Amino acid sequence: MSKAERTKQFIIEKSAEIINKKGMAGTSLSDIMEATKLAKGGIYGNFESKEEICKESFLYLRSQLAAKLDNAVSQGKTAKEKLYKLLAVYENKNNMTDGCPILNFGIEADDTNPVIKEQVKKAIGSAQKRYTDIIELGVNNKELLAEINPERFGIMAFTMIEGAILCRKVFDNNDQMEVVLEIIKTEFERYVI
Amino acid sequence: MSKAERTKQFIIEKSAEIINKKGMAGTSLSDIMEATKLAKGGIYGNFESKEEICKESFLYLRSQLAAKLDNAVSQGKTAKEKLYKLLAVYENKNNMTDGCPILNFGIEADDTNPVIKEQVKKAIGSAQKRYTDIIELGVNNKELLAEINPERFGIMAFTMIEGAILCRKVFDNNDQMEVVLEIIKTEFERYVI
DNA sequence: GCAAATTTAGACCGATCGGTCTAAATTTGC
DNA sequence: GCAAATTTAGACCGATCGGTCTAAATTTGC
Repeated sequence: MSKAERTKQFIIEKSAEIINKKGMAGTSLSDIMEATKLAKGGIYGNFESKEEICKESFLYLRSQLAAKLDNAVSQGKTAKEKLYKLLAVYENKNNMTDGCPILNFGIEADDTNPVIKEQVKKAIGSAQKRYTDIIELGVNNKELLAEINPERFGIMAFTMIEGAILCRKVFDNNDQMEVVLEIIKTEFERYVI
Repeated sequence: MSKAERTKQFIIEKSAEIINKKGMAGTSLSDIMEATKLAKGGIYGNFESKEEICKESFLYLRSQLAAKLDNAVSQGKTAKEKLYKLLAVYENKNNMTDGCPILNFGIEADDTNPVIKEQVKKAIGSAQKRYTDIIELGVNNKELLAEINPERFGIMAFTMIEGAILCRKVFDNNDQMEVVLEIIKTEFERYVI
């Protein structure tokens, strides 16, 4: 990795954290300069615009989160274990302290930034696919009754967790998230053979 | 209502729409000037800062939405009718075209604006209370089994709908919202006597 | 309908915005 | 270790930001 590539990655990592917190419009170049301790030249030598930094920051956060969730799923062997490992990521307050990037970027981009909106679309798709894959595994494994609807389950789990992340951020506690995770588990259990 | 009060209200209504779309940081005073056709003086004679305009805009959107939802609930007589009327508001794509203000302002305010964050807290509280009130009515009416947990139902419905609003905005369609509303209804039906 | 009070236009303010450019500093490859 | 290539600092740019202030326009109350 060349110096420039390392610097670029460093700028993305530092920026991603700020942008995930303060939003794209709410983050200025001087915020990024301060966080990276780089001058304008050091930043614009590696990116052509603030917009590009925002986009790369989202892609970075998205892939970090996906890796963490995929890793959690891979820890389990059965569908039930995989689902529970996946949900445990949201149970831990230390994960995603600044909220979910899908939610943060999605809400800001929907009316203002079609490029990022498109990326958020993909991110939601793969987040939901993680659930449907688990359910389909469970059905194939004969762990779950075939009448369970994988897409429906994925939509239920994803939307409820995103709503619970909003509540977590606004109330500064995990109470509603815990209720939501419990509901998802209960719904899953209804189909366990 | 004095001229100033009318102008103030007019500014709030015009600003609320823009801010709900573009966000607080993403909306500039020149956006507001353009939408209201007022000059700086006309705006700052009625508000002391952009921040105040943002706060008033949120309060306006929140009360508009609450009135619409409360009205829907009041159309039903039984708990079931009330719930279905309430959910129907979300089924109609024309309602809340710019997304839910709780979601839009909540996500932006959580890390940046404690005053609005506090208002969002209250808004979530009363949104969830709308569901618990309906469920409690149903239990008292003997429409619903007493074992239903009203708070849990409220959290489930609220979080899932907020998540579905995110999906609606990102995908530009109502597909996931429809699935979510169906899930909420099915869950309700499980407790109908 | 007119005087007093209120409201608004718009010139003006300093600060900051995102972005450019050149010269200096650093890294790279041999 | 040195020359060439790459990367970075930071002065500088015009545009725009949120906000102030005064004089003109409008509304209000009698």
